[in-house]
Amino acid sequence: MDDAAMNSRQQRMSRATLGSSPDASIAQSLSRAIHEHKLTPGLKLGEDELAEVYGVSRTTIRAALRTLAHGQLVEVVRNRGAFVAQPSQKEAQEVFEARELLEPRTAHSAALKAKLKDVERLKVHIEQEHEAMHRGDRGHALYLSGQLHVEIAKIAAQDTITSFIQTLIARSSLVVALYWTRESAICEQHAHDKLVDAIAANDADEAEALMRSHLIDLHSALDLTPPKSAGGSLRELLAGD
Amino acid sequence: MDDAAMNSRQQRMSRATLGSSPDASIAQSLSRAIHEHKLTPGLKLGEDELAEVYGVSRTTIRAALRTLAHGQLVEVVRNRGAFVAQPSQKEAQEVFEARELLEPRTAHSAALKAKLKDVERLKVHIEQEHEAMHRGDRGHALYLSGQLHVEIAKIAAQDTITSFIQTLIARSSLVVALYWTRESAICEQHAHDKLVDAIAANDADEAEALMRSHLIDLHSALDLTPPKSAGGSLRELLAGD
DNA sequence: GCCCGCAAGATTGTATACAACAACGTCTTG
DNA sequence: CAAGACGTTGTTGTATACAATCTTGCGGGC
Repeated sequence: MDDAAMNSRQQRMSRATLGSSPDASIAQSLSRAIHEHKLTPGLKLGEDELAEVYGVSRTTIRAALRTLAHGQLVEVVRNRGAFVAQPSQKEAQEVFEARELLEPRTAHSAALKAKLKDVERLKVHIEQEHEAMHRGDRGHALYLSGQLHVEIAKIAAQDTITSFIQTLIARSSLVVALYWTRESAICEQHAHDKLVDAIAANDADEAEALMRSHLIDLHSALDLTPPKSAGGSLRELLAGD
Repeated sequence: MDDAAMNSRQQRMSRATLGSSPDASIAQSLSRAIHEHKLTPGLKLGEDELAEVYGVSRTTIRAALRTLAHGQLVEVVRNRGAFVAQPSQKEAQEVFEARELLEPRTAHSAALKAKLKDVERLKVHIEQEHEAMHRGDRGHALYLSGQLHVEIAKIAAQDTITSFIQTLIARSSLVVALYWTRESAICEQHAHDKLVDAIAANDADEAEALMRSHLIDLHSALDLTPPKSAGGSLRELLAGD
């Protein structure tokens, strides 16, 4: 049963994403799984286990985990292992503050630079997002929803800031997993539609305003006030007894 | 001569920076060397060589190089190795645009939150910077000069943005190494002095304005206009024949 | 009965060994 | 003599083996 399971697993993903660098492919695979909430915050990512799943050695897994750790998607504790990160309320707050600082400005710039080809890609993206939503694949819809923001940043052609936004989107996914209170995410759909329309029309000011209000809306849907425990902070909760 | 050299080297740095994680210490050591322009852009960082210098195995070196690669201080090419990064003019431009977006706002926030203790640390920092400059240790002065910006960001207590700024400062060091045109950096000294004074006085608007003009001043001291070749673009130059 | 210490198991950290790839020089050939 | 093919050498990529550390369950002592 060992070899059969391993082979099928190894075949299943192999190197779907990139032709080179197995560790990069694995990092991306894990990153996506976290984005889609298949791997939830706090989950332990054992090296041996992952090595068996992906059919590579621990060396490769460690490289992938380290990559993710630098992007703050996983937290590695020395001699303890790697866990899917659990941003605190404070960190969650900071992530959205940073987004509110960077993204409206980026949307503005993107609206100015957007070519037809760019707009087409955005619309395809939204289409896939809608489809995933209707299909009931909430995880994938969530992933695409975040990626739309990255795609907009890419249009602005500021690679440095784009990479920052990419990091923030990734962390946002964890924040949503931990602190999201709203039942449905349909509200976002319309926001994204209007945003892309503004970019398509090269209306920079409108795009900036829409992005800002969209982010504020998302931010307000988070429950960041109570210091609720999320698995590892029992000590703090019981400290008052 | 082998063992003697290796031992002395191993002893010399051992783990001066952090008590744990040899790879983190090595990454920091290399990062600092790059900041101080001891390692210049384009330099090859051979794994075996570094392993011997630090007295560890290639495994550890690879982890450190990967960390630096993620911070964009080194570029790793598959099957070719790691090199100190050589940001293009476009990337250099972007780095400073990003700094001009993030840092003034951060300085504003820092000025509002600065406690006496924080200001003290900044002043010590500046003192060291002046001292290094007078001692003629331009590399160390440069390093401290960048770190002052990081320290200011830390006061603003926005860890997410602070880490972005840290990345930008690191890349700025490479940009300066490649495109700096001004002979002396003394002009910065006064800018830093005034900036810290404004923060000490909790004058947020003044701090923000000073930071903005300081960055513009730095930016203007770079030679980013000519598309001069830096080693690998011969093909482009000869494409017109 | 509860708590502290200790040993066994499991997991991560590091080093070493082998495999794969790229760069370079040499040799052959047109 | 120039251009291309091939073997050599050195470097990186990956896997495996061993060492160090943490966790966990058990037993003795207070």
